[in-house]
Amino acid sequence: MQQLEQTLKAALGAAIQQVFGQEVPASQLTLQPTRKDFAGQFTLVTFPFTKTLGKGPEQIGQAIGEWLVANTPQVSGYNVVKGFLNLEVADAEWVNVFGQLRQTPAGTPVPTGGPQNVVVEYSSPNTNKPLHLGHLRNNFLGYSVAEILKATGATVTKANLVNDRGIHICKSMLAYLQYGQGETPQSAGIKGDHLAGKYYVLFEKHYREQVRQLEAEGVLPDVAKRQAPMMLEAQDMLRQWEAGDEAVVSLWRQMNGWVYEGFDATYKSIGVDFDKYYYESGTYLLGKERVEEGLQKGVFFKKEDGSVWVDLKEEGLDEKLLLRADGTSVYITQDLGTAELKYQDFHYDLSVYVIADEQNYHMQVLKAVLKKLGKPYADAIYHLSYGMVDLPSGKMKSREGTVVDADELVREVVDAAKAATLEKGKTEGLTEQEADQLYHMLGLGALKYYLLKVDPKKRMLFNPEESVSLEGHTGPFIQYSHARISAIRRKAAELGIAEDADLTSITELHTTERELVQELARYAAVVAEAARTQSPAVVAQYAYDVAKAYNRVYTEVEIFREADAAKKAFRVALSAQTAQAIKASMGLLGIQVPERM
RNA sequence: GGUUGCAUAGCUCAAUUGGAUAGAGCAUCUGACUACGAAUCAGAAGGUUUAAGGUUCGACUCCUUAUGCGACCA
Repeated sequence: MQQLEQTLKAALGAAIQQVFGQEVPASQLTLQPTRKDFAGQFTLVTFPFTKTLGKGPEQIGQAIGEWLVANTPQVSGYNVVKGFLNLEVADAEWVNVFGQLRQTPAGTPVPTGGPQNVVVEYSSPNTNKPLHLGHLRNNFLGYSVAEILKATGATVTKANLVNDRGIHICKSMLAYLQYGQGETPQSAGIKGDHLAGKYYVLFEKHYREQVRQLEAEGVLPDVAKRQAPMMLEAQDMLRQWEAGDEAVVSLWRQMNGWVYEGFDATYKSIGVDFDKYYYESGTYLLGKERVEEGLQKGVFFKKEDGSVWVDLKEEGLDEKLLLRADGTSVYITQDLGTAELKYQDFHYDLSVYVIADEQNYHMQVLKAVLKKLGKPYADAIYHLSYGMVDLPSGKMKSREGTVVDADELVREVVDAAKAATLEKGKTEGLTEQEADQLYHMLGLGALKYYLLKVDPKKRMLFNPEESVSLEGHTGPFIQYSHARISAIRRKAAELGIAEDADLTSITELHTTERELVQELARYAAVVAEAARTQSPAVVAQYAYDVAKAYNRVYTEVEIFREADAAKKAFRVALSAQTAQAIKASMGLLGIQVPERM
């Protein structure tokens, strides 16, 4: 397709040169797909040329169209509507495009000239709670963006920065010491991350009770919040941790260990993975060194109380705290350390942070601070800022208990897929284990597609019923289309019809076939676009368009009942390429596709 | 208070980055299985793109202002 477009653009340039005697830079010759209601496949907008060529838009279109039909074999016809010149490309040429497509099927790397060495950091959980719906959007986005960048030929490292230290985990630890009675994930029969979450909730409950009591005794609300005994104890515990207190550190190790087991199970279940783990407990000290470096270089300053700040007013930001007066670190301190470590490890030319848009300011600060420090890698940092997920009832709030748990949600979508498959699936012959894998594949396909089809930058609404839907613009619709094609290919194999059909005798196509070929030919452009904008939504839309186009072919033309053997073989080949495009693009989303369902 | 993002069919989302009559899905209504898989396909209906100005051959897209919702910084 790119070749065809190049040819057409060159021809357009030549046409203008010949007819009007003027040079038009190739960059101004942009072709766009012709709208469905008009004949043709490529459209040139002629309005922009009226000034330089001194003619009306229709006249220009007519003249160029006429010249092209006469002089360019690929152009079989044209029509002009106002300032739009629609070019019709002969079916034989589209068959040609299909032939080229088979040489580099969907899934072969698409070089774009973009970054070659990339780190994508995503997931990045806190260790005091299990993962929830918001993390799922993050995980699916991060995994998918990494795969998309890989598809452009880049070397990509998936990194997970675990927030394993700080006051939050101390809260869970404290509540566990007070109420846990030696409970373990094994003894309680719950996943480790959920166990830690249970004690975090317990902490909050008892802490709030203490605050309420203090307030009842006449203490002012902010003071009560700061001076409630449990809060003081948690802070004390954090200091002990920083001091390396053995009992505290060993409890910390134990509870985090449980949490990691739980996370691993969830990651495995949702099909995401990491090449490298970072732990904030291992980077915050390095961050403190960077702060010291900034002080020495004179780009940071110390206030009277001993706290360290950076002035970012010139960058349009504000003054920002980098180290507390007592010398303990804040979020940004450890982020400075992690950024440094990542660069030492990978020397990336692009470092993506998949983080919700509530941290836009924080990420601007991080980048600005690294620039102040003169770090060469500052410019390579890119914040993939995604919108938060809302529920029909509004925002997710842990205090109101409206947080959607990831493990539970996965269970629900898999159950829904199972119920639907038992009702209308074609799964006879599958072992029980294969069937379970299928339900998992379909349930997760529904969930992932639902979360990925929306532009990452935009806030989105999570509707539980729609997320398990299998019809319309959904993952299972696309998975179904693949399973359907698989059935075709099985039958073709039985009949001994090869998938590498000879195309020489194919000179005309059904409209739906031509449209499908056009879709298939877009794959490389779609991958490039998705990589450029770091948007899996682009790929999601493409997979849907391909499936939709195939389903139209499927109802409009016959495959095995076709009398013409060459056409029959062509349609089998077309089916095989479609399956490949669906599998490859869904793969970029982290969604698997079944052979039957 | 300061900074910033968003607003498109009843609902959830698109719109090739300034191009034609703004497109899909869900929901509603109507058709298509004795067939290669109906988790499908075809069709109907649904819009003053929050409002008012501006820029130009052309604006959902860019610029003002207003309204509403959100986030962040104290």
